[in-house]
Amino acid sequence: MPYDPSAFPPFAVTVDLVVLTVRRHALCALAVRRGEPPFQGRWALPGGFVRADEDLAQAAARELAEETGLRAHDPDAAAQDNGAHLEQLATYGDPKRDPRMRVVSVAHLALAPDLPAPRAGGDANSARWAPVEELLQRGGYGREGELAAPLAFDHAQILADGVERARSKIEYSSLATAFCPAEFTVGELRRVYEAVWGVALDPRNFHRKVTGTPGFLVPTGGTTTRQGGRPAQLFRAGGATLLNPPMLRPEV
Amino acid sequence: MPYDPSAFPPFAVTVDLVVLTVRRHALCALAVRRGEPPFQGRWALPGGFVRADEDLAQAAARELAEETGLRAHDPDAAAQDNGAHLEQLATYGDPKRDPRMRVVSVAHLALAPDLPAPRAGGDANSARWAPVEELLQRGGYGREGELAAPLAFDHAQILADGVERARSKIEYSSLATAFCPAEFTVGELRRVYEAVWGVALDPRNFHRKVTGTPGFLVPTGGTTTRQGGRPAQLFRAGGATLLNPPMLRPEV
DNA sequence: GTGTTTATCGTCAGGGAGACGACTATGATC
DNA sequence: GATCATAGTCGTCTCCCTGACGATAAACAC
Repeated sequence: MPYDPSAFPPFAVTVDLVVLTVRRHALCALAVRRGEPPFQGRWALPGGFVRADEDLAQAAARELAEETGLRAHDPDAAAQDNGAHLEQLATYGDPKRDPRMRVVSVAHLALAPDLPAPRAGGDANSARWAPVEELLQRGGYGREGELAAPLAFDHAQILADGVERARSKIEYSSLATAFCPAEFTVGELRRVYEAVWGVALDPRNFHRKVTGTPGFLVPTGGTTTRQGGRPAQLFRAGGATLLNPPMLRPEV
Repeated sequence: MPYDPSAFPPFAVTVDLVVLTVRRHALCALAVRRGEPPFQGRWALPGGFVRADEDLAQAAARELAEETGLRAHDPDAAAQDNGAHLEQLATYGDPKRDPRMRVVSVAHLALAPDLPAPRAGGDANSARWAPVEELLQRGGYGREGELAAPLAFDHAQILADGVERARSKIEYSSLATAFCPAEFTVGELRRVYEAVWGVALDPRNFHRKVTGTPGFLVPTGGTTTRQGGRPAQLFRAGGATLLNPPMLRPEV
């Protein structure tokens, strides 16, 4: 059977981004306000069409840079080069997920340290960091007291999947360091875990665990008191990517 | 900015399947021989175009049924209803992955019990179960002594990703039971782990672990001697999907 | 100096896993 | 039928990790 271009239906392919960070002790995601129908005025995940000559990862990295200014660093690259962690999350292709046409969206997950402020084309009102709880609760009230409408399209599902991926992945990998600046303290790393999991961890056991796992943390020699209290050692992320044994998420 | 259909390039979207099973103590994958260019005559993963009104999971389930006769059971459904486990794996969209046109492939992973024989349109010569080692080694010799050509397209990468997903997922989930028939013994389940991981496990510790994990196995009351030796208890898969603490894969 | 905050070290008990001995119940072989 | 090989199942022992939590250290605020 020869190649027949009419044998398959055409699709639009987009990348959508779940960009997570930890701000003020809460797990936050980047949301942009839609300026056009459908779902005009509603919040959505950042994203856009994949270009004709672009790989999926390239498209995701481009969108990430456009929305946040962050460079994505290669997953295989060495430690923290001030870029964000970027990985493919899942693909969503329900025939009715976009009322305009058949769109398949390849969602990606990005983890970034706390950033100054979103810059979405200069329009400060069209992009924001919002706590994921707020974005996922339906019909509740957001930070400014406005009724929190659900995210556009199936983006609430995508966000939920991204959050769950992040929550489980920091268990058995050193990925939590992607939420931290280049140098950080054990306490700062612990607060990342606490924010992502929404639990309180014992500082002493956490300290023992992370400093006792070879390759997880590398001391830089410096100290800081930016959290108040006794000065804490500064660390960089070590080369290890897999944690064995894993960091255990407390039950319930 | 109004909706402009010419604003995005058209893609073809396919699903490719990594169908894994355990045969003769080896992890095997389903491969089909390509009957047309490109890569004519080479082995490839089964797959096909997503139809215009089809969800991605539906398309994957349809392809799985066409190639193997297996019904995919819903991931949220209860235990072993004689269907195969099916989940989305990852999406591959390199612009050059298909020389004909821009194709994005949403790969899925299926785990099935040992099946009689592939039935690919009745042509026994065009589909087979092959050990994943054989399919992944490049330039080696296959079972019949023929030179094993690499899989078509980027299917070697997809297969490798699927195998790695399966290997890691049976660690912390009860998914290994998807490789077993509806009723199975502890020894049969152990041989699944051994085949997937390529290691030997201590039968006594394994028995203690799986029978001691609540919800993993449910005794049916029957016994069997189909493996020889002392009769073994028969079990069905329990309702538990997550194993906590996980089954530990021995380090190298 | 006193209190507060955060960091860091230590101790102790309990659970799980690896190593491995011992016993049991089949079929195969002599 | 005795013996052997094969699998399955139960126990024991030790080590390591974890959770719970006491104690000390070093900064800042007053």
